[in-house]
Amino acid sequence: MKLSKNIAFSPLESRTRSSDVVASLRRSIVLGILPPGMRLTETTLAEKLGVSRQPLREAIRELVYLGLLEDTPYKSLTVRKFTEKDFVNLVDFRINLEQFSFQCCWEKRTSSDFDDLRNRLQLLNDARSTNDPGEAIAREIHLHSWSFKISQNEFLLTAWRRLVPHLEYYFHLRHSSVSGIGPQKDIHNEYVRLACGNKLQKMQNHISEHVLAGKDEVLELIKMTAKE
Amino acid sequence: MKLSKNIAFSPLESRTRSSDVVASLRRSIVLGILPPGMRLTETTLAEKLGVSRQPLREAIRELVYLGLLEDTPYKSLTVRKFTEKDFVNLVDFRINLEQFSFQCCWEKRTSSDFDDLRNRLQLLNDARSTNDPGEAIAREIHLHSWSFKISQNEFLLTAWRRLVPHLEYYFHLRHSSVSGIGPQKDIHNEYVRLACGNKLQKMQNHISEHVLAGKDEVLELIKMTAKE
DNA sequence: TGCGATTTGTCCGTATGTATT
DNA sequence: TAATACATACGGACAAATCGC
Repeated sequence: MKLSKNIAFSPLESRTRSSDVVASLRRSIVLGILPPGMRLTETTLAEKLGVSRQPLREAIRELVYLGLLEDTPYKSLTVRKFTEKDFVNLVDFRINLEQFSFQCCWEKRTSSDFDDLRNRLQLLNDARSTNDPGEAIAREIHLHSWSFKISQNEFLLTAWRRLVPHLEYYFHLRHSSVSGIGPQKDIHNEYVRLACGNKLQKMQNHISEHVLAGKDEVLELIKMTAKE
Repeated sequence: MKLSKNIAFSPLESRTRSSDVVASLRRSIVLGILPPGMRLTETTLAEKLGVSRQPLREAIRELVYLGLLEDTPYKSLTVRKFTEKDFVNLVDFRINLEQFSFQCCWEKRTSSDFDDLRNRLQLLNDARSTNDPGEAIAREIHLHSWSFKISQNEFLLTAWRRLVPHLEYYFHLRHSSVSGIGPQKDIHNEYVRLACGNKLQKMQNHISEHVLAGKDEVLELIKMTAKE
């Protein structure tokens, strides 16, 4: 059930060991299977993954770039620790990026883009109804990636991609909580409605509210997990 | 005269072959020594640089993430081509980032931060008077990195770092042109003055003007070089 | 302070996989 | 289709740096 691959990323990416390792480790970190702060040693990691050190080291580079691993030469390689401050920084920056993204894409939107967006919403709702949290999260991010795609600004898109694994991390955190309220269906309906509308300012305001809505909930979770 | 290292980057970074290769190739690309679109083959490149393939491949990965190299697995590795559109995207996004950066750092600024900023301006002016274009460019970027440092937002800082080599590229392009007007001393004086002031809105407006001032000039250069 | 033990960084030879001719 | 060039990957080896005693 690896549909997320086809949705969130370009399917024409040719596979290498290195990219497989990236996908595997990335998933493990985002899901919390590899706990934050855990030290990793190359040799044992290579053994467990069944790859040699060369592609593994390249994968590590990529994960360091994504901010999922921390690496200090000759010393240590650890799973990135996420603090409360990191989360606040993430939320703040994410709002800024997404608002800017809509500013960039606003005049470029076409009717086929609107169809695309509504389809992404449909995919999200489908995943929600099948009770597959991982898939729902992937599709929620896919929905939010829409404006970045339309903006056609490579620098903006790259910055967004850098945020995605961290968003996934916090989305999973939110979902694994007992409360598990999460964003309501209606919220994304409103998001799409405004994104297809003609009031840029309203869209941008909605983004602030939309993102900040989930902020406090996750913030509580982080404080709790930090105490343990 | 490699002062730029000490200024623009953290000096406590332990050196590896890989990081040396990154620095070397990055410099070559930014200065245009390796022309855009040029195809590179690993083996010959490793030979020329005097390193084995392993650290070279890691360096390549990093340069790909920086957007200086383009790599399609099993096919080709080429020096990134910069189009007119890329430049416009860069300028737009850079304005957004720097404005947001000041918004983030505004309340965090201390008097020692102001001293730091004024020092960066002094360093820039020193380099200007000694007619060392490379050094002046490094210090100009260092000046503009100030707000990102103060903001203490890792995601924002990472996004900025991703832009830096591209800014360097265009700054060098601008400097190598016949006109070579470049930004005047006064402009950065005004920049620093407003950055140390208490009118955030004015600062943000200034950033737009400041950045856009150099836009058209470089845009002309790109059109010219594209025709050749 | 110095000395092993461990891990990382690097190199080399070779084999396999992929794209292009 | 085969041949070629090159990227990718493996395994073994050693040097360099770090850490703990």
